[in-house]
Formats: sequence, C-alpha cells, structure tokens
Amino acid sequence: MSPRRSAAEAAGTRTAIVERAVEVASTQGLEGLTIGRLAADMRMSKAGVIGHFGTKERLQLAAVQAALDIYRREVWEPAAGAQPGLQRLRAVCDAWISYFERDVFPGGCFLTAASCEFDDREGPVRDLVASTMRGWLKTLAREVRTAVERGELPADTDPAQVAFELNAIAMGANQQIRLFHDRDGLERARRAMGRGLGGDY
Amino acid sequence: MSPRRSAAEAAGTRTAIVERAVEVASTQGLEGLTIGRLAADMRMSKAGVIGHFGTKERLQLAAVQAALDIYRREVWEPAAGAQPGLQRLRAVCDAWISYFERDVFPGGCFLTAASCEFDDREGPVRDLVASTMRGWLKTLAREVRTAVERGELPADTDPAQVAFELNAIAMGANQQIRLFHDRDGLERARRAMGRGLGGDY
DNA sequence: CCTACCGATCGGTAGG
DNA sequence: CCTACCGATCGGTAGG
Repeated sequence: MSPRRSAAEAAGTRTAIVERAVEVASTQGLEGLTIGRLAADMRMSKAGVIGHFGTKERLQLAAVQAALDIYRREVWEPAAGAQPGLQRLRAVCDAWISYFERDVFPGGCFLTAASCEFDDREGPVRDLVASTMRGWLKTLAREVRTAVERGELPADTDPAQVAFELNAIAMGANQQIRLFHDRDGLERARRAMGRGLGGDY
Repeated sequence: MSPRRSAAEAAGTRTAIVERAVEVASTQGLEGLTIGRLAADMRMSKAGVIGHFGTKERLQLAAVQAALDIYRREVWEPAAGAQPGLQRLRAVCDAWISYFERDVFPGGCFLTAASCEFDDREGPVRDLVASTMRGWLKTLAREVRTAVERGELPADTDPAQVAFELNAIAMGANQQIRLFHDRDGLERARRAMGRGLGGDY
C-alpha cells in the first residue's frame, strides 16, 4: 500500500510522529508512550514508526528534544525581546503563566512530568531531562544576576535561590491545574512569583 | 509447598506486599509496579500476590494508603505536639525537610510522583491521590490560619496561598534531590519556606 | 513503508 | 498459597 517515500516525505513523517509522541507522553508519560499505540494513531505499522528511530529510547529522546523546542518558543522567546534583568524576568514569568493558561501540552508541563518519571533512573533520557532542567534554571539565575547588577533586585539576592523558587512555583501551579483542575493556581503562581521578584510585580 | 495460611499470617503477608509495593512504586511509578515483579521480589506466585487485592488497581490504592500513613508518621506526627500556629508550622517544615533528608521513600516523595503520574487520568487512584494532596494543603492552611489568629503572621496573610507555596517548595526540593542528586536543595527549601513563614525562620 | 513474526511480559483466572 | 494457563500487548527484527 504505502511504498517507500522520498527523504523529504520521510522527514515530514518523522516530525509528525514526534509531534504526536510529545502529546501522548505529556499525558501518559514517556514510558506509557508505546510504539503500537503511536502506530495506530498515525495509521502506520509499528515497523514504520520504529524505523524512524531505531529504538523506543531514541524515540523518547526525540520527544524530549521536541518538547524543549516548544518550551523555548512558548516561554523563552516571548520574553527574549525584553530588556535584560528584571523586565525580562517578569516577561518570562508572564509567558510561563500564559503557557500553563493555554495548555500548550495536553497533559501539562512535559518537563515536570518527565522529571518525576525519570528522576530515579539512569540513562540518556534521564540525562537529557536533567541537563535541560539545569539549563533552564541557569537561564533564570543568569537573568536574576543581571537584575541584581542593574540594581533592580537587592544586592544580597541569591540568583540560584530565586531560580529554584520560581521553578518550584511553576511546578506547584502545574499540579493545581492538572491534579485539581483548579485554574486559580495560575493566580497563586503569579502572586508567588511576584513575591520572589521584589513584591511590586 | 506453601499451604494456605491463617488469617493473621495472610494479613502479615499482605502488609509485607504493600510495603514492598510502596518502595517499588516510589521509584518505578504506580504503573511501573507490576504484579510479576512484586511476586518475584516476595518469592511468591503472581496469583498469591494478586489474591490479596483482586486487581492491580486495588493494589495501587493500598500502596497510596500505605504511603499516606508513612507521610503522616514522618511529617505530621513529629510536629503534632508543637503549639498550634507558627510553631507547629515550623515544626512541620522541619519534619518535612528531615523526611527528604532521610530518603524515607527510596524514590523520593511518593505523593509528588503519584500526582505527576496520575494527574491526567481518571479513576479511583487519581481521586485518592488528589484528595490526599488536598487534605494536606488544607492541613497546612488551617495551621497558617491559626498563626494569623494568634498574631504570629500578618493579618492579610492568605492561608491557602502560603500552603500552596510551601508545597511547591517541597516539590522543588524533591526535584533537586532526585533529578540532580543535589542535597543543597534541602537548604534552599529551608530558606524558601522560612521566607514564606515570616522571614525570621 | 509494509507483512509476518519473535520471545517476553502484562493483568488476570481456573481449579485445587 | 500454588501450578498452569488465557488473550493481549510489549519492543523489536527479518525480509521485501
């Protein structure tokens, strides 16, 4: 029925598979993601799906990478144009809240879910999730440092501490929304983030 | 080889199975928990294991209940004797940090993991996890309210907001420890909780 | 990209 | 509490 495709067509198919994989994994987890189910969703054979990746682990890695791209586009880029320091930090928080508000992933924050799922394992998936999360915390801390240097935050502010707190609040908001279906968690997160960024947020 | 046991022996076996199930689920997740693996760990047959519960779902529910008991014993009870209000709140936070410090569950906070795993599903397991989490947040909020009434926290303090923030910080600490193997997360959490409880913590 | 197949494991049951 | 078994599904491969 479906003959071999051109390289361009194959790349498009691969992209479509990864997109679906991200959606499924955000609700079912990266292990709950199965090749058989993905094949059914894509109306392909299992061999057709796995042929693009080789192993399930490489499919999982591709899904994490794709989720990271979405994260960058939805949370970082909307704030990238703001002035470095406190203004950009506030823009990031706004984009972050908005990202939760718009349910960018059908199953909530992909990275939080992947972190919880893989935090006790070993291997490349865990390593990628950890380094991605670490990179995000460093990005936040760098922005806090800039804000301190600019005199926008108190001189004794600990950038890594603020980054930790902002990220924890985001995880808390994700839980309120997903586990309790409580959208008020967004307003709670906004207030909590504001307290961490000088109170006049 | 192993004949039928007395009711007391059967209850002991069941307790031992649930204990092991909690350990496995804290690292592998409640779905990653399989009857076959549990049977091998217990040196029993699969039928012997599942006979105590009927279905995997009821085994999962038993594991969540058992985890809740551990939570109560490790985090709540050490603080229950403290004076209601800010003192008890601080005692709870100390016990909470200590619970992370001592790695009470081999795979980190059971409830955080269960929340991430089931927050997009439906059914009794999700409902039990959600109501347990809700109960914990209410317990925290009640204590904050008492502290406000006693004049130990500012009158305009929002108890539910403080409960949300304390819980979010705990999730952040859990991530630092499990995903990054960074024990400094405990000190970060201590400082962050202190800021939420009046700064002079 | 397909069909056809592999061994392993899943949750669960029958019957003792 | 066991043995023996069920159908379903898992990740993955061979060969085209």
